[in-house]
Amino acid sequence: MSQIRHALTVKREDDFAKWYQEVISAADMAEESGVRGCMVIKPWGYGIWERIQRLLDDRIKAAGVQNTYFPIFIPLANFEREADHVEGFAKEMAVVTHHRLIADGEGGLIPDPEAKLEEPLVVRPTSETIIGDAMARWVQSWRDLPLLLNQWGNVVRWEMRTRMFLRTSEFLWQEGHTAHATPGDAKSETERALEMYRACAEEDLALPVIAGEKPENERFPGAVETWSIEAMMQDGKALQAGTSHYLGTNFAEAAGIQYQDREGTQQFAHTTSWGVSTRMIGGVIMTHGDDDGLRVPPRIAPHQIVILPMLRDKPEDEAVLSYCEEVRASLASQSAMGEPVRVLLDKTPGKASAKRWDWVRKGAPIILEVGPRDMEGGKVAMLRRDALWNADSGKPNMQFIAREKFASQAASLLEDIQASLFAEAASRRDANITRGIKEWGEVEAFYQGGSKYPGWLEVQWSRPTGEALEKVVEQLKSLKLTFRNVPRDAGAADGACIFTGEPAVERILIARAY
RNA sequence: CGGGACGUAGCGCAGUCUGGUAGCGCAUCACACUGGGGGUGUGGGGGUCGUAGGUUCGAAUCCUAUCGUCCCGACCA
Repeated sequence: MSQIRHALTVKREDDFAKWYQEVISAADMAEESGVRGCMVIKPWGYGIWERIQRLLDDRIKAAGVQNTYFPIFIPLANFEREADHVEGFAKEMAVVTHHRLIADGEGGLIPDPEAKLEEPLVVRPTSETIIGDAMARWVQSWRDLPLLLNQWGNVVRWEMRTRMFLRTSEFLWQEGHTAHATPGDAKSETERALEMYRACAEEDLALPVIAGEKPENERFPGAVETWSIEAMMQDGKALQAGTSHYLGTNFAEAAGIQYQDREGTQQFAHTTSWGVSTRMIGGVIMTHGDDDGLRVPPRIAPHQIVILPMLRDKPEDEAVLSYCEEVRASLASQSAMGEPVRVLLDKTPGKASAKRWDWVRKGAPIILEVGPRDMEGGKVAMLRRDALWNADSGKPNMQFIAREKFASQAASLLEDIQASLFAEAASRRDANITRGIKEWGEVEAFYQGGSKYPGWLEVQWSRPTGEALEKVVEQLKSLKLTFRNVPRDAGAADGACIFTGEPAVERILIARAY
């Protein structure tokens, strides 16, 4: 019996946190920048983000939302208008106080005391306030509504503890901001955005998610309702992968977003905001990664098929290369999942067998290796990243296929890989949500039971608020647990609240979380 | 921000306690042999030891400060 020699040095089950970091460096996705909490996103990581951007941007535009760009610097006063918003963000703000540097006389530079800003600018942690200002100018009449805007950009939040992709001080995201005439319209938009995120996560990133409403204590500062999609990582922890907020008139009142209705009366608009970020990439890693590195779902893979020619510094190399080029061209002319197939002929120097492992770690969905004898036989040697190993031999499960046959199957193979990554994650997720817990004692037993990756619980509760809720949150915290959301499609409650014993009103998910 | 650990070649580490020519493995480069799959051999290249001060004849090693990273906690849209 052969021993499989994995491409990574750390296994998931040995040290999940260390494994996560190794995937990022081994797949060459990102690296530390030397600036606290900030990372350099390298081509493979950024390429994945560009794919997510492209696919999500299409969905955003299909909903009639238009892209805009607002400044990264926001006047401090904007933040002071909405009390909860201030409260929520004040502690993690980067603040610009000077506009010039001056020599300190010791060879260094310091902010010029003469160049102090009268009003400090904050680096945006989110753009509700500055977009709200614009909306107040742009909205006059009911005819101006709904106003549907989106922005792709970066934001900064001075986090205490950072982890690459999952929580960085600076991150890339998309933030939608909309204004509507009625609460109903705004809530519909909140739901639409949430559903858009669900579809993007599940169909594009192959991340099974649970869409639902956040409880009061998990709301966005200033929001009336916060909804999220929650994904389960391989260690059983939850990752909030996207949020959508119904803001009521809170921000409209703070910024003065008012319109005249058909009767000529001044009304406050109802606004929403919704966003997903580069955090999703962390979710892809922790959902689809394995002990050989990343596995990128084909829809978001910068290269779906990588062709590695086996070159030997001999005259016959040229023929192999042109054969590979023919294979590349025939694949690139095809479509898979509604887009041209993305194929890379990797001509970088080096042995194909060694380069293979780089692409395995990066997680290219299909790797083709082509040597002189493949060429003679009109074949290609194919590896599926999602089914890398032959369990019997302990070696990579290389399949030799006639090139025409592979070409005719390529699109459906990619679809198949996309589907199987989703199915694998979905069945793991489903197997790790436990229902039917009736008492708090069972919750304690469940999470103290020694299971390394205990997963989630769905429990019934009476939705306490205020102090009663705080008490429950503290109770959860003692087990490092948090509320995730009240799933949109969870069944109706039919029992007692596990916290208060009162009749339950809904079902809510409990988990450890990133 | 509190507690702990750490920073030495691209990656992983030893050396630090007890100051005295900066090392090992992998990777990389050259050449040769290989050639249906992470090959072998021989020979090279690469580091002002995170940064800045200090102590000393001499500092990776001792002291101080600072920046960054990881783990635990607090915080977290």
